[in-house]
Amino acid sequence: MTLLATTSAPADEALPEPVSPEVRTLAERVFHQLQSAIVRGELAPGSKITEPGLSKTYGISRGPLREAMRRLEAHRLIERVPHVGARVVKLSMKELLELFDVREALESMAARLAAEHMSSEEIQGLRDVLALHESQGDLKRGEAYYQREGDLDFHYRIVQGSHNKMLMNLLCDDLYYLVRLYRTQFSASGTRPQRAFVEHHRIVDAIEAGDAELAELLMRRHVSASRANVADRYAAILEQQSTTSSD
Amino acid sequence: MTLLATTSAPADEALPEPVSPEVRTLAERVFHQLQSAIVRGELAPGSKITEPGLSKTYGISRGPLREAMRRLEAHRLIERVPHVGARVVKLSMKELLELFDVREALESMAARLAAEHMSSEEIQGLRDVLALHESQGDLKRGEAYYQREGDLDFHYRIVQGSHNKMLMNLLCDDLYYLVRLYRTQFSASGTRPQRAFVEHHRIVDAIEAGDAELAELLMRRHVSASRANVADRYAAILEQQSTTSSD
DNA sequence: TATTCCCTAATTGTCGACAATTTGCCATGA
DNA sequence: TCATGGCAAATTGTCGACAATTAGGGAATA
Repeated sequence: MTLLATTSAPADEALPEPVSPEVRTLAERVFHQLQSAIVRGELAPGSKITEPGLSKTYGISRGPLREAMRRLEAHRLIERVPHVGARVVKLSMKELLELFDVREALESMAARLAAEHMSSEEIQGLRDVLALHESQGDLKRGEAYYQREGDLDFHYRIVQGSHNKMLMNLLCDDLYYLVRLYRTQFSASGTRPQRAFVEHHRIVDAIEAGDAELAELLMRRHVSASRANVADRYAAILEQQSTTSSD
Repeated sequence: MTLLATTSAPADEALPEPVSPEVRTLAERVFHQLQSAIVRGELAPGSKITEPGLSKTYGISRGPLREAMRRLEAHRLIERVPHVGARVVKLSMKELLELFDVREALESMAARLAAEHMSSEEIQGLRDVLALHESQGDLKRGEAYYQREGDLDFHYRIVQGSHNKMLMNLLCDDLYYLVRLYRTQFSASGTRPQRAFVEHHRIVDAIEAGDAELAELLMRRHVSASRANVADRYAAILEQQSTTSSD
């Protein structure tokens, strides 16, 4: 049937080997498998991962496995200590807020560049993404399961619209995986869906109008508000814990 | 007394061996050596590097060497293609300008955070750096040899003053090496030294006053001006080449 | 009983050899 | 002469084994 269809969108498959990019080598395949396992929470944050263990699990020798682990380390998904071992990264709230600061800086720049360089086709694709979200959002308000990935889809496309490969690498290859890891780690549920919708629309409006300054400002506010939301919810959780527990 | 002297050291040649960070493993040592060699231009940009070749050069087997190369790839200092090989990265002008956009986003954020979080000791250290530059600048105006590293010293300290580890990793561990690579690759000489001096001072003033907004704005302008300067000089070079060459 | 030292087991670091893939060259044919 | 096919050398990918380092437990001693 479909032969060369560009199936670049890795929608939520069941499990069977997403194999999105080139997997021409064992190390690459295991890297993607481990990356997915960590982001999905199948490998618990903070848990120690040992080379012989993974080597048996995935049926490969330690050579390519170490290579995959090096890549995971570079993407900040695991942390290694020489002669000691590696463990899955465990984002603290401090680090999560740091991540939001970096996102705010990079994504506002991305929105600015997107307003300058995005083609009409790319903008149309952006509108399609928003429309899709809206239809799903009508079905299940508040429930942000699809919304989550959709939210990243939106940000993804804007970063790509910046036409800046270095930005794309930093955000899409590194930071967004950390964002997804955080969402599973803290089981972040409903994150102000309707307000985010409105903000997304206004950002696209600014991009379509070619108003780089406004797009940058709105994206900065958007990420900043998301950060504040996370910080507030975390403070609430701490408050609740301190009142219920006898500690 | 069995002295457990590690005889693994392979006949220390008369190499200076900076040994700045922890070099507890062969792979780490070779990584730093290669990193330095690339940034200094000893390995020509675009030149192909082969595993057996480097393996012989550094007297280690291919195992740790591949690990070092993976790290170099993660830091964007080399580019690898599966089953084909690796070559030293060669920054095009387009990529260099992309790098400046990322720097503008991240460093302006760093300046903002530095204005909020920097301690008085750190600010004093910053002033000392500027004073050192000024004294050197008096000796050799225009000659930007010291100034170059000094310039990075300045930016380094501000990033560290942000107290944001993710920012520090991105800028200090990745981007600044690319900046240094660019400076050797394009043999970037005098880059508006006196004006940069003034801008540096004003940035420190804003940080010391705790004016985050101003510090961010000034840093943004500072990087942006640097970017424009590079773009102009490049355009001039292109112009000169097109008039002198018969191509 | 608490502490210290040593020793063993497990894990990581390193090495050399073999298999798979790519690339350039060379012979063959139109 | 040029294109094409296959062959050979080199390089990368993978594997298993050995060496070095760490962490934890147990025995001996104060």
